[in-house]
Amino acid sequence: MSETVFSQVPKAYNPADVEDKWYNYWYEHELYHSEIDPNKKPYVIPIPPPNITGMLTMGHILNNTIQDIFIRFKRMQGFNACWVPGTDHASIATETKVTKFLEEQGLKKKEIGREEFLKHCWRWKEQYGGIIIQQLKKLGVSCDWRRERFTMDDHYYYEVIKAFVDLYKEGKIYRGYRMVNWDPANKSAISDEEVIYKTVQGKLYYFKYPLIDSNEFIIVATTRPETMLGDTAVAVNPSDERYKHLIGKKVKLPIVEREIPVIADEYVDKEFGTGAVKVTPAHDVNDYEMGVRHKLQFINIFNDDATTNENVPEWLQHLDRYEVRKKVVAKFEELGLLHKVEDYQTKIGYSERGNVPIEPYLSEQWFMKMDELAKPAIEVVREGKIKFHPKHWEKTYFHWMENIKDWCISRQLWWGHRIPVWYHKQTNEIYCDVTPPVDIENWRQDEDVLDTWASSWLWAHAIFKTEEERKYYYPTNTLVTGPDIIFFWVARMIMAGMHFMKDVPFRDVYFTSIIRDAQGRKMSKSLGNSPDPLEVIKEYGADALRFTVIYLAPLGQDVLFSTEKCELGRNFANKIWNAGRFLLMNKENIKSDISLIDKHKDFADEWIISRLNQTLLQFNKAMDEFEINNAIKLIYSFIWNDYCDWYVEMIKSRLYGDNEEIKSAVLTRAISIFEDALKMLHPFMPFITEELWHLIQPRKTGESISVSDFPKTDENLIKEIAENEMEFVKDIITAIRNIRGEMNIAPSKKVNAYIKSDEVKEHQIEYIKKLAKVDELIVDKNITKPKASASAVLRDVEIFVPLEGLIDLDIEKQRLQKEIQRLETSIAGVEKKLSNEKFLNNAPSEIVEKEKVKLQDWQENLKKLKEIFNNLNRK
RNA sequence: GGGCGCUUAGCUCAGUUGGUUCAGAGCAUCUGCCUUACAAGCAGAGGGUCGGAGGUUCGAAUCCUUCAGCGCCCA
Repeated sequence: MSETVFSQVPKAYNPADVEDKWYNYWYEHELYHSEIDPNKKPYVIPIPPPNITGMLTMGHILNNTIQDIFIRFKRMQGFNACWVPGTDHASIATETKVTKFLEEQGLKKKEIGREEFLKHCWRWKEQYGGIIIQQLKKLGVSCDWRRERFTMDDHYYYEVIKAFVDLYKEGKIYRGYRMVNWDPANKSAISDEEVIYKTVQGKLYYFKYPLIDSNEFIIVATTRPETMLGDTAVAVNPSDERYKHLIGKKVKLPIVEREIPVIADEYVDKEFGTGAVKVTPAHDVNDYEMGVRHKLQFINIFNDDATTNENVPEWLQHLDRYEVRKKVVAKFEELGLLHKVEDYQTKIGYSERGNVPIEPYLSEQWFMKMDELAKPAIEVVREGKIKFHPKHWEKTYFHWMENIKDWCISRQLWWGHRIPVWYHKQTNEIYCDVTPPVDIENWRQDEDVLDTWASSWLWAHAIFKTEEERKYYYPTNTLVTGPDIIFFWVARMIMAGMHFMKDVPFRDVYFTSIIRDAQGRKMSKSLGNSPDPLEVIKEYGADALRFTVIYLAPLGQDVLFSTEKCELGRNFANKIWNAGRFLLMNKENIKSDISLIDKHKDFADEWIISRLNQTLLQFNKAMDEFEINNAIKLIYSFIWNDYCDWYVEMIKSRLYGDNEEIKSAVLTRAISIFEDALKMLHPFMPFITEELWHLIQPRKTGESISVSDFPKTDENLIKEIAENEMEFVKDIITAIRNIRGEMNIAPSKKVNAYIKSDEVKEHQIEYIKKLAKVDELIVDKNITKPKASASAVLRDVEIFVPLEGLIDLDIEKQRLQKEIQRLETSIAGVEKKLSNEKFLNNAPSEIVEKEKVKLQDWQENLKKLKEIFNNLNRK
């Protein structure tokens, strides 16, 4: 590509001009495709596959930005980086969407049948399923697009079925008639993890149940009156004196007129309600257990849509559960058996997808035995073979894993992996295999599909199709995901990895923050507080968005985001842009010559090189420890504070001087450091860094900063002497600037300055003059304070700025007074320390020594300041 | 009920093993500037006794105990 002309580079950075251009460039050159390469170490990230029904959210932005940062960084470090993208078929979500979609066209799922329905699902998937992937590309993600996977691709489908068959044959999958969480909206079972408990203001109903052969009643309290229709016992605590005499007696269940026993069970809480509870074994998990213990009758009173069935009195049949509730309560009142009703706060389980209260429901389902699978998965985290970031999530993980329950994996849906089980039509014999039985006409296949997580738990290895690939790429390296799916996905993936691959699925898990709005509320559609990331990208640029979310997202902390905060990223982008423009501008007149790079170095150069290497050192450390928020702050501060604020300003005098070789050396070095900074920043802001990298030097077609070598850290170039010298000069400049500011000296007006010191060296003077806007600078150890001048004291250096006619004595007094006071309190603190014998005896001697030196320095400073102050008074 | 996390400047948050002005950054505020890379900018300034109490220590934002408030997860 040809040399860029400075005048053609816009004054402000415009991301719209460059982002799509570079994305296409990367895509066309397939820069991020990975193949097995025995000479390179792989670094692999399996993307958490977004749901095909999904649209890009801020959560995706954060999550995928982090993955892109890791993968780009490792790629530049020379790893064979492989980020596998893909999508998830999302059984319930997709089926709901497609069903609705069809209904709008007057088509009913049941009527068109399974096969036809699945065709519609696929069609829908082809049309809309890739949207989120396209949206991700706007973010700049460097995925290996040739490896895009889908959880229902033929190959992946087979893996899921195979896993089922294997586990079935090992006896780890079984079928059982159990109580499950039933989602009446989707008419499907769901797993425990898909139930969300919400606190609701409800009522506690007290019912009188009459005892048989007695005038007595036993009063039971319940939050779900309608389930009394399925009651098969009343239970009390065996130690409850109030009810001891009733145990073993029978009550006649009102409305239903069924005779049911009064039983004693430890489970009953004496404090709850009256201490007596109704027992509905078919519709409550705890009652179910009691039912098993006491061999009670299980009476199911609901259909799969939570309407009543024929097991209730006729006048209450085929009604919605809440309708029945009203009628039951009314009837009790009519019968004089409603003791009382209280307000009661209770927690109700809702279906995550259907958003309706779940119904505990007895049905035939497939379960996976988890305890055996969990054991090795617990071990690998405990042994540190898998590390969580932040670490504290391990506790949550262990707690869940150690109390793990069997997993209900069947779903009464069509879209998904159909359970590979066939029942013999005559004998009911069960056949389970990856291929259907040969005499298929004699068998019928199980109607259900698998829980989506029972497919995505294989993701880390099933994304690789061949043994060779698995050998090379597995275990993957880093998983980046939200802590909300630690059980759903992370834990299960670890179990799957250990079971099927006999090795961990990944080495590190990075749990992202949760993005909230500026008020700290969760982002939600109903609140409308969730910005559309594509709009944000349009307005600020992908780089600015990426920068901003990372800058705002410390590990483990929620992010309070609002669109305007992207100004932070935009401003930074613009700052870098203009630093680049500055270099380009000078390149027009100055030859850059790489052979001169080590010539003509002064302390400013030593300093920036030292800062660069120090930053690289700390940056690498932060990245290794997954502290990307820290890493980005290091770059930000290096580029803005060190490079732009000081270094660029300092090289101007040499750049605008007349020694061509010096000019050339200085510019070459400035460019080289800038390029290293761009590389360091590239994983975070890929577009602008690519653009500038191409602007600053001509590059060949196909070259990209994203596949260039990451700068090597040279610790020998970290020089304390240079950094100290620079700090000294900066302090002098700042002191003079402070005087100028406080005395209201216009920036355009130059002043003179006197520095009483023999430490200021010749080569520092030019910088001080230039950056503090000093006309004449006199440095002399034996100087006396010129009259009508403002003063500053730092270390053993005194600075005077003569301001004849400009000085406001009152302001100057205030300035000095403030400084004197500050010093006096500091000195008092140190004196107190040093007069404490215990401190002198117990503290390490170097600490004591430091305090002593400190005290001496400060006292000297104070003395000087006071002299100046007193002289001011005399005048 | 059990567990986890948080509380530092007006706001959002850094602060690694206790020890150099360690009390910091960004935003916001105030003052002065269109200084030939950048007003999406530059220079300067103000602002917090680190949630409360107690303890350990020569020394605590940092370690311990306890209380309060907020948030999340599990039952």
